[in-house]
Amino acid sequence: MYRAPRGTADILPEEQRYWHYLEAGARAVAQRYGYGRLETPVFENTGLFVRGVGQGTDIVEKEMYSFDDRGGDSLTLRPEGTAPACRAYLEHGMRNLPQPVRLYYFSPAFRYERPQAGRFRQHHQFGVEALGDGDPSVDAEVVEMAWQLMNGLGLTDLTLLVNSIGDPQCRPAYLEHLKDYYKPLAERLCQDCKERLERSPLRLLDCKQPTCIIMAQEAPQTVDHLCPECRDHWKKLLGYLQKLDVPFRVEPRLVRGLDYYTRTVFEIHPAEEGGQSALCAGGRYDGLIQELDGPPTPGIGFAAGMERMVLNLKRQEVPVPDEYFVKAIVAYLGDDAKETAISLASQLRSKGIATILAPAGRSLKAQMRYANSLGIPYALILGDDEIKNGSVVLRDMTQGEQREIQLQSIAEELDNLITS
RNA sequence: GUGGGCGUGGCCAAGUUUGGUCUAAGGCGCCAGGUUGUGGCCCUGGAGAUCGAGGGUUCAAAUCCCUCCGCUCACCCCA
Repeated sequence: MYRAPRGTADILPEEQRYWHYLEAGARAVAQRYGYGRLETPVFENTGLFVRGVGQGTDIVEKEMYSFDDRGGDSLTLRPEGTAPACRAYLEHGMRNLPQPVRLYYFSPAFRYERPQAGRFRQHHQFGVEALGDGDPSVDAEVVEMAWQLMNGLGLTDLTLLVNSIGDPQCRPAYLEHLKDYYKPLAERLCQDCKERLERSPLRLLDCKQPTCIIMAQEAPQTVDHLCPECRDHWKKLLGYLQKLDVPFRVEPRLVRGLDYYTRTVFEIHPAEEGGQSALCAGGRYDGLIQELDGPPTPGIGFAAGMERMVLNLKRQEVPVPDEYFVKAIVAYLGDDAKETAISLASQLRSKGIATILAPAGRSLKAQMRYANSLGIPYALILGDDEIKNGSVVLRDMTQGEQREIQLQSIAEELDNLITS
């Protein structure tokens, strides 16, 4: 028997209410902030990610679903949403639109990882990108939007972490400081961190090993080594967030695994601690569009993991509207009644009343049982007597009462009952 | 890629330590019936499992051993 591929999941009808709830909430936030929806293909040319996300990153090195198509082009299932959004920005000349260009998207993302709680090989992201304006007020807008999204969904006990990791102006000098700090301590670092020391020293800061954590706490912090421009940007962002009453926490050890980030980085975490708990992560990437052969163009955005949000909606027992929508079932006895039942069901649907026909070949008792177990509020019953009278029995399943109604007025009658 | 836990009908699950009484308990769900055209409670019956797969040990394996596969949690990394 075939099963869904490892790390993927079917989203079954009974789960859909969570997804609809999230989509509605996210779309509402996006629209309120003036973001327009963007949809990009599930696959892109591999080079887009190699250059955009960065040669040395884990995503590019070992997590991409890449393949050659029949024409020999190397394509990759989108591992993240920012590079494609920037590609679309360039491809469609969006720099000729009023800046910044504000975009949002819902899209699946694919990474070849070992699945675990809250981590999948196919997951879904709600993402937002503001391109073409480097002002810190845009950072504040995007951070606030992420915060509003989570709160609007009813999620509570969240922590918003922010940091600045500088830019190409100041980061090299900072990294030297960092290495100088760590070199004498190298012996005590964990194996992974020893390797990181040369390759990506920033990552030393968020190692989870206890001894590494202690050393990281004493390490020089990015925010203390920003160039004047980055410092100014950072200070202004913090000021705006305070004005907006967005409750953030500066986390000097917050860094990023993707190469394109500059200055602002942020994440939102639920209270439940766990390995991969970030509900949402984002940051500024002023170098990315240039890296993709575009003109120097600032950008900032975030991506929120839909599966993780669903997980937390359930954990926190956030009330999510039930959306079972079938209002009526047509039950019947005998072949004559069956024909009338089929057309009655059709007629009700055309009036906008969600209706199903009871399964064939079952006793009335079984049909009623069926209606009950599906929670259908109204049952319409057709038998020989009703056919003779040109009527139908309307049974209110919640009240347990029923009455006979003329066939031609049943749609109107039902409609009144449902809308009242 | 590394490490831990687990794998019995659609779901939950007893049994695996002490191999035979397991032609595999029970619950949920599903289907039918409890008299003639009616649900929700209750009762009865039914369908549904090569006990993850393959190999081995044994007179005998769901139960022991090996290999593989899958699920899951953690590391790594990330949404």
